[in-house]
Amino acid sequence: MRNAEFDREQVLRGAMAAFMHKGYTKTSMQDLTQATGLHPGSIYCAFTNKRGLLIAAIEQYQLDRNEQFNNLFGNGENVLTNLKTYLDHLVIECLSCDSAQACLLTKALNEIAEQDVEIRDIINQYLQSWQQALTLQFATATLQGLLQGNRSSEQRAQYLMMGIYGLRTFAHTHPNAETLQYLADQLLAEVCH
Amino acid sequence: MRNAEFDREQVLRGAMAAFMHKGYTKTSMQDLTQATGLHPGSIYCAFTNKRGLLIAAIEQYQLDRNEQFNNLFGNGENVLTNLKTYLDHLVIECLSCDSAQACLLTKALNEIAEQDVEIRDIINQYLQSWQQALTLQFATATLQGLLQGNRSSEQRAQYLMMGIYGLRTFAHTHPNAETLQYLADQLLAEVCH
DNA sequence: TTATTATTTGAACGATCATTCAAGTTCATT
DNA sequence: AATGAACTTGAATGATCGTTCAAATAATAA
Repeated sequence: MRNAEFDREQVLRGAMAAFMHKGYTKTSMQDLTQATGLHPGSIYCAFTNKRGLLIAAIEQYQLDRNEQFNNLFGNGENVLTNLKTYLDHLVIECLSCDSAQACLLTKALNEIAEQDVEIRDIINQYLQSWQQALTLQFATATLQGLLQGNRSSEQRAQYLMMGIYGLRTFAHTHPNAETLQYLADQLLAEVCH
Repeated sequence: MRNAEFDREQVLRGAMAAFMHKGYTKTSMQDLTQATGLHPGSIYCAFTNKRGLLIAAIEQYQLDRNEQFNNLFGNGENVLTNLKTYLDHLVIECLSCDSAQACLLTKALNEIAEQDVEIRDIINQYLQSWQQALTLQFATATLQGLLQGNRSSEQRAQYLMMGIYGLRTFAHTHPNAETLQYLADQLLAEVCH
């Protein structure tokens, strides 16, 4: 027996960065060997495929995002304050010039979801669990009497997800702090109303 | 002398469909010869490149969308009614199962904008002109006293653009008429408030 | 230590890619 | 009719793609 020498998370984060920068199709195995530090054979041994590496990278992305989410919302502070912080972080991320500004989930969804049902289902599941986490936050806020209006927590979460998707795309055309911050604030106000 | 035999618009609509279905990178020249009915040499003679064909297809897409937009909003009817119709059409388009449900502009923006500054600028210009057309509609509605609140027409247009981008992505994960219609209605209500 | 099993290496493979080009075709002009 | 420029054709090209594999290496189990 023998265990793999490489650090799996480190490898996957390298692959993540490559996929986010160039997109799945345009990222070559040569790019991936550079980004991961692994030779082709090792990649195929560990992940079966270029496609398998993408799936693993997407999973790691979801895990990282999830941890980030839980760190922010698990602090016991006021839910609305946390939501505001969450959107502020999103704006900053959209403004950072590095290619990681895109969400790997939505980027991959746009590029290959139509061609690959299995990957689409995986991504949809992750996005759905993300939405449910938001729903839970709205439910908590509702119990605490922090929200106006009579919309369901699920409806609020759906609207917020839509807004987050839209903000990311909008940022491509208007990489401007004021504009994005205004839109994010407007979105938060609407979703709490 | 001799003129080209093919119908340029027809060729570009074929290319559009191919690019929307598979994405730019995954669409091969073989796909494009099938989709356009042109042989490789003719494509290179008329459009220089695979990339040149994409740029031409994007331009045609913008022209088609623009005509569609003007047909709807040029009827002299109530602006808010037209906006409602516009979003209803969008929901229906998102629900149609064919691959054309994606917007070629945003799809290409997501896939290659980071790698190709020239194409990004072209797409951004088209998206910007689209936003300005919406701004104009809101300005008209404001003059007619149809809008509440004191936001600028540009701010409303920006928010609506963000919502449209988001709705399209959201539709990938929730291809459900009720949900999408609810979000569209909510978006319209918010943008007119 | 020896045997066994897994990982690593990196050159090589066939397939497919975008692109080219020389020959054939067509049409406006003369 | 004859000319010539532009378009069409489609096989061929070199490059690059994802993938494979046999040899080398390393770590565990016996």
